[in-house]
Amino acid sequence: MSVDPTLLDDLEWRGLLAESTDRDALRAALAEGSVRFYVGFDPTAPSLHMGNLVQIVTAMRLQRAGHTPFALVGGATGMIGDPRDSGERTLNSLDTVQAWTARVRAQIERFLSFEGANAATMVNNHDWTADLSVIDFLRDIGKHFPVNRMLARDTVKRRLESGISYTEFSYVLLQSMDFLTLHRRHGITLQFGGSDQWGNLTGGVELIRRSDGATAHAFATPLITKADGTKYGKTEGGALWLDPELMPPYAFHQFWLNVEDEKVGELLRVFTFLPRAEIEEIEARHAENPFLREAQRVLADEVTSLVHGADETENAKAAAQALFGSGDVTGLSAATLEAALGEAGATDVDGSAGIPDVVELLTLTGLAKSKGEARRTVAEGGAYLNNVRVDDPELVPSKDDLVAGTWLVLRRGKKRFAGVRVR
RNA sequence: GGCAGAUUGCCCGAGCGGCCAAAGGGAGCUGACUGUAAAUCAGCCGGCAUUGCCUACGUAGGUUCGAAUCCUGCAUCUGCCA
Repeated sequence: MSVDPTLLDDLEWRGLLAESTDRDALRAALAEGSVRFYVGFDPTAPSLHMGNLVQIVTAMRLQRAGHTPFALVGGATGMIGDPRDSGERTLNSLDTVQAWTARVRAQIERFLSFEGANAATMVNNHDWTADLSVIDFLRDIGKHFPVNRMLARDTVKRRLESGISYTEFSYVLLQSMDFLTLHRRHGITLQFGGSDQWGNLTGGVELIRRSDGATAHAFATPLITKADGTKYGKTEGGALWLDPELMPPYAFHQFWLNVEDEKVGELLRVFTFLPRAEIEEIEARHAENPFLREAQRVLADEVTSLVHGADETENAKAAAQALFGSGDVTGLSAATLEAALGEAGATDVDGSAGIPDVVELLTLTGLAKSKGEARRTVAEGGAYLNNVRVDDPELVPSKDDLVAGTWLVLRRGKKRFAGVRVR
């Protein structure tokens, strides 16, 4: 299997190597032939999110360059939970973890190729931990982990104040054991993960060295944050989910379209497969005419296509065009509205007993969480019916307000739309 | 097992027995300005209802005309001791 010699340079240019073990050794290994690598995903939620997407896309890059991916789903580690700054996790039940494991696994499978000389393999660390005895674990694994070193790890250090259970403290041993196991079983010599995983990654590298005297590599991808350094994904739904049930493709597309100018270049490099020259051209044009938002458009289209497919991307774009396009929605056809509002979110209302008032409609569509909030929104001037501001919270739309005979287009604020289909 | 301290709204954090739906900050929402960008400025930010009512300050009780504020049991966390 021949490998792409430019891979590492490309990863570096894209800013994907936030940290790594011996860079030269890694470069040499990647040049030599198809490297078997692994990346793990813990089922801590019913879906993967933007943070995981960095790993997925990076795995795809490695595979496309000729290396051989092993995607690990943490059926075991998901039962434990890695330590994080926000504090001790609540343990999830076995049923929950198993259900999420299946979902996460299915999500990952869509992104990797399972054919050819460097076909991907799915593994689950539950397979080699379930029957492990505590004695073996402590003798074979635990013996290689000096507690003083474990205590020095950043996340642990920060947690020492607020408290950390032995369970989470031990997490690094499990992940390190995964690397060792995969190294022995499949000859895997490279693991990567998010930069918050750096301690876990090096833990495995070190375990392999201490235990088997072998060399393994690891690198960490950067944490993707907003321009001000805070986390992305504090929007309505919480995280930026990849599952269309948790975050519709339209909303997903909108997210990327609304990314800050300062970050769009970085995001293009991290999340798209566009070649360097093309990204640099887009960035140059964007710097020239930022208001055209070309970079955001390309980014949104590329990433949405990757995650949800070309059809969904077209739907999302068409919906946005209809709703944001001219500002006047009253001229739109029923078919267009059906499609656009279906993407943005549509609610059916029985109009036979009269159409509800604006406050009621805002609540029904979910644009406002409560009637109080809906009332407030109207008072603040943030409520719109068919893109016209509404001042009266008790306004009842008339039959004449129905666009194409059935639709009401509600909007809250600048960009949150919802449709009401009056039956 | 013992002793001491903590537990407040999405998060952090203040809170004298009445003036506490609870200071302040962050997050979030809306408006203005813009490019469905950022920054900035302003307002909002438990629920229901047209004065008012209900639910909330770990949990269960108690004292009191009245408790987030006092007392007791329980739970959890932190520290010290064994």
